[in-house]
Amino acid sequence: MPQTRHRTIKDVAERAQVSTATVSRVINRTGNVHFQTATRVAKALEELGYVPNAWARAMATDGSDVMGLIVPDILNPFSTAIYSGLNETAKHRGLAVWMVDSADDSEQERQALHMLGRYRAQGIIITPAHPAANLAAIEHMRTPVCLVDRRLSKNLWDLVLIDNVNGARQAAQLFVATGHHRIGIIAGSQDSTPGVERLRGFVDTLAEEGLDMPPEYIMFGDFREKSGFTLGRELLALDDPPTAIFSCNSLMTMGLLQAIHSYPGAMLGETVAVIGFDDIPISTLTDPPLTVISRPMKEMGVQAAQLIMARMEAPEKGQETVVLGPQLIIRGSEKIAGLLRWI
Amino acid sequence: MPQTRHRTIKDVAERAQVSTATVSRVINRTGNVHFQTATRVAKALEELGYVPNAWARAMATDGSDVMGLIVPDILNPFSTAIYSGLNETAKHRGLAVWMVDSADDSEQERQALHMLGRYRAQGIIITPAHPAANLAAIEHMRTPVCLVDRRLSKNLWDLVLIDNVNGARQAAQLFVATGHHRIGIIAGSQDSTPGVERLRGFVDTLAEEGLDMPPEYIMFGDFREKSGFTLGRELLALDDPPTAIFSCNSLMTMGLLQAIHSYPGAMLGETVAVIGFDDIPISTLTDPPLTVISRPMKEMGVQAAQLIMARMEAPEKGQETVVLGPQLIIRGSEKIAGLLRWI
DNA sequence: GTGAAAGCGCTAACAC
DNA sequence: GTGTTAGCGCTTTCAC
Repeated sequence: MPQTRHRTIKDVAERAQVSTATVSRVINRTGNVHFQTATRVAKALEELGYVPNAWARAMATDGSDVMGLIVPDILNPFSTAIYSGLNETAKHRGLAVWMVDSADDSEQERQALHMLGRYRAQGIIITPAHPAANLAAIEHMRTPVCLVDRRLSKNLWDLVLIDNVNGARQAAQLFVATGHHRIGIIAGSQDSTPGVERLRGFVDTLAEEGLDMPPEYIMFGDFREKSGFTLGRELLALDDPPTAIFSCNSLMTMGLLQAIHSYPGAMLGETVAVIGFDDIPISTLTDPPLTVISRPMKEMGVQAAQLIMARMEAPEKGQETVVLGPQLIIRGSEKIAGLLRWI
Repeated sequence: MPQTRHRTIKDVAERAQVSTATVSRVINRTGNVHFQTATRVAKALEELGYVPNAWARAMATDGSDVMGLIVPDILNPFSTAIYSGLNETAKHRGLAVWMVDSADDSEQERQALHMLGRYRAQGIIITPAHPAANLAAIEHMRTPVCLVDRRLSKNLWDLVLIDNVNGARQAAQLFVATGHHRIGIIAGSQDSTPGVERLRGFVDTLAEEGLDMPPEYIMFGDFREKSGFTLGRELLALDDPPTAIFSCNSLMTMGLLQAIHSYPGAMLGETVAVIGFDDIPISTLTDPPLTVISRPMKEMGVQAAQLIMARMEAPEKGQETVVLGPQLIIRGSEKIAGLLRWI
């Protein structure tokens, strides 16, 4: 690493024998500069290895090109998929996305919001950890905010959502159509909208189909792998275990599969069927392969980028909500071998 | 979103009837301020919802608190695991980590380096896309650089590495000890150090054990899932297919497993054994569960953070290399059922 | 077509 | 203890 300091526009100006204003004009292609001066400046820029200072620029123009993204778990592919879509779209507008992990924790989320505030992010995309915990902090952001995947208890911000009810409905209908009668669910946290909606969509649909779920078939998890495992085992251990289980997110599905795999006498596709919410890398590797409700995750990032960029241009326009549809991917795990006999 | 502008230190000063210097002192707890003035300032700070401007501060102090991380694939858990370790460690020093994706592409990597340069990152941790492509750009960085997982063709920077040779060696030895004679490998890109080292460690060890690998057992992949799949099928299609395959990274292992799964007559643990480099979520779900060479990924991030923070304090100290040891996790997939008969 | 100078928000001497 | 002031690196009037 060279020990020289960063070059400034002033260094360049001196070397090119012009004023700093002219250098600035050359760099930003703003205003007219004589061809010869321009090349002289360009040469100096090059020779000194000038790298513009983004902060100084932002200070002078009162606007950064930072876009903030706050995710509940950076290790979850869902987060990086959103980042991916967001980043690609934002890049076209010269914006750089800064992703921060809240660890699904309100306190860390608060810190993340502050950090992005300090850096004067031009917009913030967030999957809130809690529907109300940081309401005030978000409300006081001096910048557009767009919520992804989860609502807040106030409906003040642009929103990109998945139709969870519809997704759960499709899962329920497929189980019924396949011939299952004893159907269980491993639900997610009931203080998050997706958790509530997926459960409701599933239970309501079964009710419409004339199947009332006994309470012991409804397990309340927390969207973590561990709870999928534990609750999966509890379901399998029932005197009269369900023949089909709907797992409300991918981590819990992983846990559930482990539970089935390790439980004496239980076997995927033989004694128990599974549909999971969210596609996972292993879904084609299980036997039978996993039927899932899949979300267009990257597209959610793209939509969020568009909503927030639209709002950057028209801060006062009405709140918008984009709801994307989930897609049922049938691969086989919704069935079990002996099912037809029992109908 | 409130339409008011961000409050400045000047707004606060006016409201608290003090000078901006005093406000600054209160905010940064530098210098002495009378208790009463301090509370008056604190009150104004609170009432105005003041949020410090990180750029202005950085400009005045000539030092940001941004630490850059450039990863080859943000969707790869390896990247986020490194981020995780890095972030936790950096946070203690008041540094915020900004992760940027290079898509393992030299041009995008160049852009990422420039971006972090413009934002005056205090340090850059990078897994370079190519051993030489951006050498000049990295050399001209005015900030400490630390390489993770891959070397560059010049040895000028701090380094956090995994002992790939040793990892591959352990895999080879386990295969031999298990009784395999026909052993294949799906190698990674040969223009990356890990790709070369893992192949060499594996081949050399087998040679030491008196097992020379026929050329058709050595497949050259590119670290992507697709190549694991394709090359896996090619290995299985050989007249005399290997009974054991070493896959050089997790994505190719996923592909390989798919290949085995879908190939007529092939079966994990029955006709073919597998060891993979890097642990993956599904490793306990396959049947038999997957034996892998595991890397302490998060620890690599921690080490990188420490190296770079040490260098921030002593830019001139000698180059340091940290080599972390991989760990063999034996779960069963290194064996096949009929093997003992053939010894 | 080009330069001088003010100002963005903040910190850090330096006075008092 | 507190205020005044000179920058930090850049953009942007406003002159010429």
